[in-house]
Amino acid sequence: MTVEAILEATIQVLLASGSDRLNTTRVAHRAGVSVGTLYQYFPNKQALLFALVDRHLAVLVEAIENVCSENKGTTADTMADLVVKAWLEAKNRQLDTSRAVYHVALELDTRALINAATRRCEIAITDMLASAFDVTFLDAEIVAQVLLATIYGTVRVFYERGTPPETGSEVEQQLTLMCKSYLKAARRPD
Amino acid sequence: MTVEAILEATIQVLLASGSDRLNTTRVAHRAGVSVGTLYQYFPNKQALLFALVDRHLAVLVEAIENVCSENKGTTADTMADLVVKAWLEAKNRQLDTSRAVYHVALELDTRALINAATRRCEIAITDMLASAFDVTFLDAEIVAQVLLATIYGTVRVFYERGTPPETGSEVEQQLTLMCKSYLKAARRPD
Amino acid sequence: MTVEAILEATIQVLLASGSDRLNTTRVAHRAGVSVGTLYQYFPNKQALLFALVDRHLAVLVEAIENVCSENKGTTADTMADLVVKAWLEAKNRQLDTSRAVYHVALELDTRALINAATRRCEIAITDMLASAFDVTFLDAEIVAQVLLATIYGTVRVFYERGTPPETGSEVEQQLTLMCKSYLKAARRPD
Amino acid sequence: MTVEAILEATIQVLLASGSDRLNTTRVAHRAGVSVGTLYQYFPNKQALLFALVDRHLAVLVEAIENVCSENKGTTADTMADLVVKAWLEAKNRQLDTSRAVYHVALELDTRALINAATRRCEIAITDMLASAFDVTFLDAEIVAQVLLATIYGTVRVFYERGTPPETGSEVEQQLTLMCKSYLKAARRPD
DNA sequence: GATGAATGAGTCTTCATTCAT
DNA sequence: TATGAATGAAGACTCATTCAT
Repeated sequence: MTVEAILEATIQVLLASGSDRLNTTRVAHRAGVSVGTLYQYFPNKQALLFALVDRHLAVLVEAIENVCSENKGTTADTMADLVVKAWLEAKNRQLDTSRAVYHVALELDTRALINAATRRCEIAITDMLASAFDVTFLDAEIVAQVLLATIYGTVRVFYERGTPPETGSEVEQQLTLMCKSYLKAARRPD
Repeated sequence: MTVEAILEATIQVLLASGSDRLNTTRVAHRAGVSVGTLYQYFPNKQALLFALVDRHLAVLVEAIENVCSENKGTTADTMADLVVKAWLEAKNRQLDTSRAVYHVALELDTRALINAATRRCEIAITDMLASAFDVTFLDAEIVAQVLLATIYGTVRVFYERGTPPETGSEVEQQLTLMCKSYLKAARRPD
Repeated sequence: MTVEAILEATIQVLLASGSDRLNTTRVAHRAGVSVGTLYQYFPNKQALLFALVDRHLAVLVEAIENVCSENKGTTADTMADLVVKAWLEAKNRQLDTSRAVYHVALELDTRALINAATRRCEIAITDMLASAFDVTFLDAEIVAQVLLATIYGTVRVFYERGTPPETGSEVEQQLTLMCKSYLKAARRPD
Repeated sequence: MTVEAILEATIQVLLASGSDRLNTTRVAHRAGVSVGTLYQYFPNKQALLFALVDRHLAVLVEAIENVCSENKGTTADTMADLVVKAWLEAKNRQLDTSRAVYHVALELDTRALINAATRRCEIAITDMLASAFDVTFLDAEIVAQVLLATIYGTVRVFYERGTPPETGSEVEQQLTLMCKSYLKAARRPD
């Protein structure tokens, strides 16, 4: 579809030329359409980036929501394990997009999108944590929030550094370790 | 000094108008000088942003290097505690800059700066960790790297959300808890 | 009919959005047809506006021609009275069109239309004036020309001001007074 | 001055190419400057046209205000005579501008300008009429309003027709005749 | 006839940078 | 050194028009 081609072209231009070289003409050209066509599907440049980020976040949120709903009642260790894994997998499944999105100037409007996505993830994680078989948390909410921020923030650092952590990588192991130990440490004292 | 005024003006413009409204004329005007003068101190716009980020990173690196060199031979707990504290303190000491810098499109050239700063911090942390009184690490290097990425990445998430974590805040406590438990978990098994 | 719907839509768009927001797509959409269809009835945008102005002028010309032919041989007073009345009535009978047409950029090509319409009106008025029962004019032609210009120009001023003069309004009375007294003053001295 | 050159260039472009060919690049080029320079003096294209119309109206208003204040206490005939003369003279003194301005799409914002200018003229004329030596008016206000609308509207018609009435022309004589007779007819009956 | 997606030339506007004073 | 007017390339966006279905 044309919309798909344009979004894909946006990613390609972003990766090939960087965000400062990203202009609607170039994107349209790369997508094999004219600028006019691009503007028939996206009201403005911002909306294009918006759609890109939105699509990217949707995959991540879905991954987290799925893994969380499927693993209620398991142990904290399992949860930490699987959330990290799911996040990295979802990122790597859309590797190009992931890298491209970091190039995008994350402006005001994008923040709203990110906040919404973040919120959904936090809720999913909170629910899962609250159902843990082996531990209970005084404030599952805050633990989920920090956990997500850690995974999100840390992974991003490596992506920005140009070294996206692969599945099974040393970084994944360490990150998993960090999350596991945090959950253990954050549990309500017996 | 003029340079100082210009950098300060850049921050103000960034905070007041956002990165897309940032242009040299506006910065110069806000700094109370002419564009020509700005270009007498900075060869181009990029250099201006460069200097801003550089200054910001320098404070952070120095804070980390200081706290690390001053706390060699202490316990892992102390180290985690103090590194998190030092980071947040350094960020908050330059709160405006911290927030402004996130508005700047972090492009290619900035990456070099960040990598250099990151490297220095990693080395400092690695050295400190290696000197820990109570634990030893199989690979202090990777632990330092992940620790730093976590602190850097997590704190940034909260900054971007518009809620920079204050000293003594719940987030700081949780982040500290995370780092402490990670160091404990990452130590070489006896 | 489709043509009618399109012309009507043009007026609506003009009144609702102004001439700078007038584009063929919007007109077609408002008319409930596709752009393609619009272009099946009008070779280009210019022709559309052309038709609109033409239709509007036709009503005015007809009104003037009718009133003039029907009132040959009457007095100058009656003539002035009825011409002003006919003009305002014809304008108000197509109030929306009248207002919309002023929004249209009256360009070169429209001038030809207006000149033609003007000419026909002038001839009609000249003929009527020449047949006046009570007065004779040295140059009925020029008197007709000035009379028409006055009515046309003055009424337009009030339309543009957003206050189209209604039938029986103060402005109509004054305008009639003006025309009557002019005809009296312009007559050949006995 | 640069501003002057740009305004002059705008008129030239308007006269040479019409309002639909009027674009900022062309104006700047004709003025012998770059587009950037144009935008250093006018925030946008609208403002440029605004300034043009404003300047044009100012001359007209001033002419009317002067002639009115200088001829208080004279006869209605003199007043009609001189107001028409002053208007035509002011128009012809800026002949090119007068013709160019008619090419400009007179949009919403321009209306405010015109209304303001109209108001000032109406007040000046009202004051003069009220001071007439030989006649008194029941409602000098409305008479002034209609008188101005007539002069303004009628003259415009001839300008648009491409035949701006020169001083001493047949049209001027007829228009003067019309105004004189109107003032006589509109006076309070003895 | 009707449709409406696609086109791309043309416009406005911004802004980093220069240079004469 | 400081100034700030001038530059013009570059980018976002519009819209009349076409044409394959």
